[in-house]
Amino acid sequence: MKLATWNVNSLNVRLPHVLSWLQQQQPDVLCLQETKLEDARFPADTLREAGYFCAASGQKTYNGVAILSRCEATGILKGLPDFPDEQRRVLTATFADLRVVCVYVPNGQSIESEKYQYKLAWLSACADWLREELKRYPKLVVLGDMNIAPADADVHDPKAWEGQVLCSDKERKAFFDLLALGFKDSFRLFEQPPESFSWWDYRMMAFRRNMGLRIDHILLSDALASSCRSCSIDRTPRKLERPSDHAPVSVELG
DNA sequence: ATGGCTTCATAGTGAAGA
Repeated sequence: MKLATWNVNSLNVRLPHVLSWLQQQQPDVLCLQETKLEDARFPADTLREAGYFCAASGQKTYNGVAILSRCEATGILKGLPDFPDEQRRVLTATFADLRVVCVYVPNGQSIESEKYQYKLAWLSACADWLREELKRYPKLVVLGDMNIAPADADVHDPKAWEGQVLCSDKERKAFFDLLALGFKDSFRLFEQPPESFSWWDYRMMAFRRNMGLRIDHILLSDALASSCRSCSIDRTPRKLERPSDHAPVSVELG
């Protein structure tokens, strides 16, 4: 079974890339972030023709998450139950005994910003909910754009990024607090190429110079981690015309 | 160099991303 996550930075713009990637990679589940589409405008028919069911929770202009899947989802849940939020950042669905949580963690903007406080509060609420969800669903996977580079190895220039948003101690602690609930960072279960990143700024030719961060993650509950055979970042869509600034990340289970 | 691109909502620029 193959599960993947991709921040597409507008599904309107990126739909051709998504369709082509689905055809090439044939994932069983693909979680999307930053769809930037209201649900009424979600291209469900096109994706259904491509062989995928869709669950979506979106809004105009910002945020928006979706889960595409070969099998139809059950138990669809939008948002964090105890954290009322206009921003569409979480979508959860069940496939047999597998519970899938698609997240778009707030960016935070800068550590001085109110948005940084919102990010930390959001992460805390998310952890509280995941603690309970893990009791109900031992086979739990959390995939998405987490907007945190967990360690210096996930940063092209750790000195320049030290203490900055995406790399600050509080964000990294929040990430490891999630793992401490009983998850593994699937990417680090395996030997990986050095300088592996999942996001590169559009500016400064950052992709060509591999000036990136690894901020898109697949967290597997311990019950799933033991069956994980691989985790990889696919850089190829980042080379296309009008790419997303993020690359898809995939795991193979079972 | 506090910018550099890209997207979206707009109809000029501005916000936001990371």
